[in-house]
Amino acid sequence: MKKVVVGMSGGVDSSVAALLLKNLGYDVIGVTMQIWQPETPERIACEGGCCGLSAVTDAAAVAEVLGIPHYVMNFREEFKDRVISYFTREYLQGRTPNPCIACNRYVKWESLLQRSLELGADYIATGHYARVESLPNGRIAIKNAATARKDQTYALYSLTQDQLAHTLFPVGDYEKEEIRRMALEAGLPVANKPDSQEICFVPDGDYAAFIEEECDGKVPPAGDFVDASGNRIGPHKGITHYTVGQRRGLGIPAGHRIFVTQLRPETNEVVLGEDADLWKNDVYVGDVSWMKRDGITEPLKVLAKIRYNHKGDAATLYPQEDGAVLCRFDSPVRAATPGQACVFYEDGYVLGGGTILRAE
RNA sequence: AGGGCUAUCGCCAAGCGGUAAGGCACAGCACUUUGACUGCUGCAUACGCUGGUUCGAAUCCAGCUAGCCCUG
Repeated sequence: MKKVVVGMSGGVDSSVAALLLKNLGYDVIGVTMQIWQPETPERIACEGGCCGLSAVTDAAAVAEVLGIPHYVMNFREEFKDRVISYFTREYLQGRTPNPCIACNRYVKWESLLQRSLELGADYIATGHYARVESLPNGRIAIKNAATARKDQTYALYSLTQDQLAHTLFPVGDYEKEEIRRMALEAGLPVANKPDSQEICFVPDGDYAAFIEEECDGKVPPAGDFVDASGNRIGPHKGITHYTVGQRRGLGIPAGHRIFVTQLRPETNEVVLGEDADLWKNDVYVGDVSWMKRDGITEPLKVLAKIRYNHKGDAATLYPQEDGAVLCRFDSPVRAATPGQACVFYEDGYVLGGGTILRAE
């Protein structure tokens, strides 16, 4: 009997993942990761986030119903090192991080996987909407979830072959509605729990304030909004408050909508411009991970996503000398943002992906 | 201190005697396991001030105040 550790967040998806695996005959162990320490009662009370605090009690309740053991593992150190510090560091440098990807990559598929294997588990499983398949070429790759609407493959592009060999995504074949229905039929207490959202460690959504707290107030100071020509347009609150493509919160009554087109940490300037200025064809991607193939040496047609909620657009990949990849979209894409991930898909499988360096 | 012009929501701006458009900004909500984008809703009992004309004025008249321009 194969043993599998299910990362249980206390949400519907991971709960049903455990349910499905149990019904499939696996020896299921539920594990809830403790990853961040809430500091205020308000935060404890907040239910948002894939890792909210209601996580432990909800997950335990589900495990109880399923009749599986449930443990809580402390990953606060790892989370702080690999997610929170990365998150703040990126913003301080004028980039826009994706903490969920870092959490998956380092906390779930490094720390959790490692400890699970040490426990004698053969696999770890999560409630992600994605599928894992072994391909004829000997590679293992993540395949699009059955329901495009909930597809979460974007956030999992960096998993290695070894990690994938020990990974199960039980809910990837189902629609969200089916998952909720199964939860309901199985009598799981979290069947109607709302979907998670926002950054789990910033429940109030004010990430800029979070960064300031984390850095003890040592954040980039207020500076100037400038136009493409360098003319001063007005004052900004500090570079960490902005991201490329952002419109709201600028406070500049230009008469028409204007957007952040670039962050310049060197000069502490935030460049503002028109929506048209945000559409670019060429996206340079670094720190590339390969999945469906072990790399490319020739240009390759793919479908690429530049953000979590991007359905994907046709593009051609051009390998660069330094290991980076030029992802040239057939049609311009809006606000490709440094720090965000660009994920490549081939025939519905994750080909690979990396971090956006710049767009031109 | 002569002449002229303008004063409407935080910014811009419709209105020209009949009971305050719109855009931007801002706020809330929705969407969303990242940041964004987007969508929806809200946002001047009030038109520089004081009087007057009128059934009725932001719209006409007078004075005042402020700003701008020209002349000195």
